[in-house]
Amino acid sequence: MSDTHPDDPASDTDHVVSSAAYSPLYQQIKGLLLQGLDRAEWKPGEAIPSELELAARFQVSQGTVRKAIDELAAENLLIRRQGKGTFVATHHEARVRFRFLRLTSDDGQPKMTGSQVLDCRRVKASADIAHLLDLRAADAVVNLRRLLSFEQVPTILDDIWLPGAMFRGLTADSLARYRGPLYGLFESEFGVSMVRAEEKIKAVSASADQAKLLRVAASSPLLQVERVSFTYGDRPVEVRRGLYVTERFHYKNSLN
Amino acid sequence: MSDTHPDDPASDTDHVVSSAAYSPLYQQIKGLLLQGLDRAEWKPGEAIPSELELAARFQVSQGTVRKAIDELAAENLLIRRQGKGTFVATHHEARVRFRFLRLTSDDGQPKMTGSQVLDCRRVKASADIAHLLDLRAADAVVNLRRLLSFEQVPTILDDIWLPGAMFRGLTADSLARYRGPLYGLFESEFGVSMVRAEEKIKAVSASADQAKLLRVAASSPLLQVERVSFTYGDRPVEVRRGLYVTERFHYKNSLN
DNA sequence: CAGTGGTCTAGACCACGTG
DNA sequence: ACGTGGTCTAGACCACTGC
Repeated sequence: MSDTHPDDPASDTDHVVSSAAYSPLYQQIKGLLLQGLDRAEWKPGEAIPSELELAARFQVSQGTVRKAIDELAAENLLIRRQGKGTFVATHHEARVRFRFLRLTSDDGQPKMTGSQVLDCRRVKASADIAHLLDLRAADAVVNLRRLLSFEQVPTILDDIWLPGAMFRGLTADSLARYRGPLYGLFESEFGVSMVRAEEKIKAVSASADQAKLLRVAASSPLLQVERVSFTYGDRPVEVRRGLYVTERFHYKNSLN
Repeated sequence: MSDTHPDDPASDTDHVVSSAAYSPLYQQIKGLLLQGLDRAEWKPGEAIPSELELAARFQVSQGTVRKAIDELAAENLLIRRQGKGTFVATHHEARVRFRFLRLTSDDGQPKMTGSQVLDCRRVKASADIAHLLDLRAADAVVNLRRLLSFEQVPTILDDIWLPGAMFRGLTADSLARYRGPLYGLFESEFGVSMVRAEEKIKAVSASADQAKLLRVAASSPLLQVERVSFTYGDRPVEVRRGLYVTERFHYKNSLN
């Protein structure tokens, strides 16, 4: 970064970086901050150094650091709090819990949630799961199945795959003891921050098994949501296939 | 706005605006730009004045105008083009056509689309539609039904309601003659820019009628997408209930 | 070459949170 | 009172576009 930065802004017009692979200073700073986040230099929920401190460290102006942080804040990787500092986003805070869950009750009232783990075991990845997770076929993955309920009504049946290497001590037991969002657990127990996700949604008919678990009639229409979640650097770390009962709930989305 | 702006930035510390309803200068500029867009001072596809010109007009620095435009660009109301200017977003350009359509083919290939208008007539608004459109019950609305096909395969059945007062000469005839996205027509013929939308998605079973039109088996699972679209100032101007066949297509969404 | 948006800096002051 | 992020300004230079 320093090779594109004039040490004295008034003294040189002869740096020749422009043509090949030019990248603005603030993008380079953003990259450095991303590295810091990725290697957990600052952990979720913690504050990163102040803008002035970062500016001094990277030898740029506060404005440049500011712009880098602005972008990271827009992507929800950082959260700015006036008067307090800038914090690493976390899945633990009330404000952002279930940040990725778009299912909302039709009446708009928040509901009590409960999670029941049906199954959790280590298996060899199928070809399609391996591909989505950027693994080799037959690499170890953790397969987790669970049922989420709202006000005791079973509503979401999730089938989840995680890279085995990344989630070593994850067992049905450790899951049963944990309260709160799964992504919070991943964050604090395995140091994996879910940062972004892509979903593909279809309407499907419930199979007999699925209908039984979700307590709906066989071949009822269900929302099928296939999610791939990513950490820093767009590395995929979770595949999740969810089946949602949408009789009294809906998937909410905003288009811009 | 000028009453919160120090004419000479070094000369006054006595302006007393702070406490009551403080709003940053750039937000006020943003508001003024929004007004200009709303009253069609600059039309979709056209360029707005340059940053320096706007700065002079509003008596603020270029940086302040810049920040206002930045936000409008982030909301997709404006589009910046380096070296050319800043343009009002439009639904006509190839880049942003079907900006609000999230349905994608499973194989990722773009498909030929065709639209068939089934019905278009003026009716009294039902209570729920009137409520969603901020109208009085029984106000006039245009009700439009159509079938969208991809590669000749019927895939989306849309039922659309529009405020009657806003869409006077809209008829099945004028629709049949038009090629391109509906929102493009609304924009150029009726001066209504769709800027944002909210969708609620459920899985439902096809009724006999719906199944016939979409050429699927009766009670097949369908994606039901209820959309409310807004213009400038968050004024609702369209309600749309779509039924999507998701056998070879899916609804694509990104979570941040 | 002129005009547009894009980057970068430096410095002043404001609003907010905490001690 | 102090430190944090938030706003605002002024000015320089860079990158892209079109004449």
